[in-house]
Amino acid sequence: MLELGSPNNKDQIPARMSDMATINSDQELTALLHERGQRVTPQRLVIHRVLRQRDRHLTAEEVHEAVKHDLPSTSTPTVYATLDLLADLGLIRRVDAGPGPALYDARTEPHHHTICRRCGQVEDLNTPVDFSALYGAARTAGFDPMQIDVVVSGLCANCSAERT
Amino acid sequence: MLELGSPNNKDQIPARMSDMATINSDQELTALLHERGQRVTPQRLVIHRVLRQRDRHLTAEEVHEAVKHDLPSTSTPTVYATLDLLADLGLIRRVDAGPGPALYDARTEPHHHTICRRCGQVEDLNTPVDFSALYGAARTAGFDPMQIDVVVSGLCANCSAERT
DNA sequence: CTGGATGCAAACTCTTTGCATGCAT
DNA sequence: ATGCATGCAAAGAGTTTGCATCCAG
Repeated sequence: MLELGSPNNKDQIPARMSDMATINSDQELTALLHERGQRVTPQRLVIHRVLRQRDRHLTAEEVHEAVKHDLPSTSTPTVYATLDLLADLGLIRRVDAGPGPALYDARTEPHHHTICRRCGQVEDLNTPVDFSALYGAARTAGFDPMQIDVVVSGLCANCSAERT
Repeated sequence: MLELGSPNNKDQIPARMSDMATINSDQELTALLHERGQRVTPQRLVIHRVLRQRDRHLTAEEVHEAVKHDLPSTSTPTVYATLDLLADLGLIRRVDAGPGPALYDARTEPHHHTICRRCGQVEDLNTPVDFSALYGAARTAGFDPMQIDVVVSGLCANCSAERT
């Protein structure tokens, strides 16, 4: 326990920042998986399709529910493994926004998130932010940055109003 | 299950951004807890002291271990409840950096974090970033921002080297 | 004294593992 | 044919809950 740090010790090579790709069809996904030496399975296609078709951020469990509609035998470990794979390949983003389950998002273009501390609601923020100094500082420290995640936490409009 | 969003449904009123305070002694913490109508207990003092005295980010379990040295009977739920309380009061920061346990940090002044995707190591980045546009966008959406967390994920110097 | 804080044990949520089978290449 | 992906069941990590006792105000 407390094995400090083994969040991703698969031998999967994570995506470079430049690998971030927006996928809009099963064909594109198929091509990309092949390019990266990954197998194309019905589960992978359906899971990515679910994320493309929904416009909100989904938990692994929500993905699982939706996927079972098309592919009823799909298992929980497959959903997690596939979400991990797609995130490592840069084809989806994993959003860690505080307590509770991780969220997954097919929008790979840079954007940020707000999370409400009371109700947990997560929303997108599309405002661009200049991170060049931050990337520079990371690289100076020998760190090879792949992705940057910004979470603005606070109170959403509803919860803010309820609080008087 | 999947009760979408109840990360913090205590009636604790979260800190305003301006409430962020750097505490350097038990006296200061005592005064601040009193000011905010909170009780001062030995557990709360020791838990905050542990976070002040260590220079890295600590998990709840690491805090618990350290606290037991001074206050052997301290329980796990108390550690979690106290870390939550201190974070809600703006006296410590909770850092959610991907999978694995949450980290807690006595440094409340704005700073950012890098997390290595392979080994999970978390480090500080002190480079300032201009978030005014982001805050503006959040407020325009009716969101009341309290804190902003930036996580740069990628490969740390060691893991980057090992990968060839 | 009185309500919030604590300790204990157990439950709960989210995610991963081990192993046998199946299917993409 | 080969070996990675899948499904199943079970275990694991991290955190929370319920309830009785305790102590700060």
